[in-house]
Formats: sequence, C-alpha cells, structure tokens
Amino acid sequence: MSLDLPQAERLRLRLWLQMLKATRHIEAELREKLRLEHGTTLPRFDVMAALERRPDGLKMSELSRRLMVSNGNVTGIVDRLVEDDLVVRVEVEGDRRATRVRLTDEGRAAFEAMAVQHAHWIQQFIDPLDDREVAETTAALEKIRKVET
Amino acid sequence: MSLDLPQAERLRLRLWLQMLKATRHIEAELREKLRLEHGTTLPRFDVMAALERRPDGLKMSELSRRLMVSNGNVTGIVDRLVEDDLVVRVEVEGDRRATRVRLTDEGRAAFEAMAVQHAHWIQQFIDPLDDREVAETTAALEKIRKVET
DNA sequence: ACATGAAATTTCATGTTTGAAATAAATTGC
DNA sequence: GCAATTTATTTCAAACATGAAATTTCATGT
Repeated sequence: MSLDLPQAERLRLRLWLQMLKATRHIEAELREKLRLEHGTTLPRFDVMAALERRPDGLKMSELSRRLMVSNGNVTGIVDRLVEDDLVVRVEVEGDRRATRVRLTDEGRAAFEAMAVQHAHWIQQFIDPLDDREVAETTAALEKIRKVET
Repeated sequence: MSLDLPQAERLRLRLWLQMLKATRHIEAELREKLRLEHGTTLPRFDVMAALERRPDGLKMSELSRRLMVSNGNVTGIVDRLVEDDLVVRVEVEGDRRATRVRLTDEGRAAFEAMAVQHAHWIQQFIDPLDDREVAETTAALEKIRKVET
C-alpha cells in the first residue's frame, strides 16, 4: 500500500493540518488565559457565551446543538455552573420535560468581564491578516463547512 | 459595559468562529467514520499517524509535543494501544528515563488501512476550494499560528 | 382510558484532556 | 564527588466528551 498522493491532494491534506494546528494553538492559549485570569474553563465560557443576550435562557438541547457537543456533556457543565451560582435551571411552563438554563446576575457580570478580554485576545491572533485575507479565509471555511457527506 | 466592536474587529471574531466550526465539523465526521468503520478513536489515530514512517518510534515527550497534548494524556492513549498490540514501548539505551513508542507490524497494517481512507475523507471536505483558495487559506492559517503572545 | 411513539433530559460506562505533583534518571556547576 | 537543576515519564484528581440506555413527559391515535 502506498501513501503517495498527487500534489493537489497533498496540499489539501496540508490545509487540514494547518486548520487543526491553528485552531488548537488558539484554543490552548484561550484555555490558559481563562484559567489564569478568570479561574474558569473554555467549555464553561462557551456555555455562558451562548446564554448571553438570552434573558429567557436556552433549553439543554438548544445549548447542545449550538455548541456542537453531546447532550450528556452539557448536563455536566451546566451542573457545575449551577453549583457556582453562575446559571440557574428554570422550568418551562407547559412542558415538564424541558428546563431552560439562564445566566444569573452574577453569571452575567462574570461573563461580561471575560468577554471583553476574550474579544481582545482573538484580535491579537488574527492581527497578521489584513481585511482581504480575513474575508477570504472566512469565505473558504464557510464553503468547507457546507460540504455534506 | 458594551460588547459593541468596530466592523474590522467583528469580522475577525467571526473568522475565529468559522475556524472553530469548520474544524469541529470535520473532526466530528472523522471521529464517527473512524468509530464506525475501524472501531477506533481520533486520538488513537493521531498517535499512530505520528508513529508512521518512524521505524525507530518516538519518545513520549516527542509524541506529546507533536500532537500538542499534555504528557499525561499521551500515557493513557499509548497504554490502550499497547493493550491492543498496536504499539510497543522500547527502552532507549543510554537513557533509562525514556522509552520509545513504536508501531508493531499489526499496528502498521491497521494504520495504513485507515490512512488511505482518511486522506480520501479530507479531500472530500476541502473539495469546494480551488487550488488558489487552498494555497491562500493555508498561508493565512500559518501566519496566525506564528503570532506569539 | 390506553397504547404507541417522539421529545427532552439525565445517567452510565468509557475514554480523552488538563495541570500539578511525584518519581526517577541524566546533566551541570562547583 | 556531590548538590542543584533539568529532563522524561507516570500518577493523580477533576473536568470534559462521547454514544447508548434509561426516565419522564408530551402528543396522537384508537
């Protein structure tokens, strides 16, 4: 068996590896900054970000879909956020199967303090790209994500 | 506190979100295909890929650095690969602290069967991009990864 | 009422993943 | 030689993540 590939395919494989490396690199940096400066984790930040500007909160299944993680996973993360009084579970009237998860005032304040810094960190990473490169890279990634398999 | 951002910064934040979504999307698909068609996991595949074309194997710390995951993590993944006779730990002569991890013949065969399919799956995801887009996106991601913080 | 099936969430077993601490061996400086 | 440091790995506790199974509730048809 041979792993030799035409040049065009080799370059596409290389693009995938760069996507992985760049994304992991930024995620690792964000993870460390959140831990050191805010004593929290990236998954917790992601959940709180999804709940921001949602005064009524989101259902567990909505959270799970938006964050592209499993149902069982969201349960654990929300459990820990509840322990810290950063979010609350609220019953949905008319459907006793579901609960909405909502930021508490404390959670909202904590999130907003983190969000400003988070946006700033991202700017630093994307800094070497000019406006055209930003637009074209975004467009390319959107195309990739539309592929159905 | 306001989360309003200038348009240029907003577009850069959006690029980051697209990087995340595209990468997670492809990873989720690869994970499922590896599970269904080869009964293995992405981290296991990644370790085996790093060992491919390395007849002498790699040290644990080299594996950890290449895959950008923690030392303790690699230990567990390699432990399970050893249980399945896909890799072996070999002592490094002259340095009794270190061990090299090497693919077994069985592991090499298993990996090569997966690698051809893996390359093909990636081609499908990058398919909507032409050669120019592939080159420019790769270049942009490389620039991002070079940012030091 | 009752059965059936779909929907929302939790529970469970298993497997990553991390950062910190522990262990042990090699290297360096004196 | 010997202490201090560095290097390589493992161990550990906690958090994250998955897919499958179980639970509870809702909706619908009979």
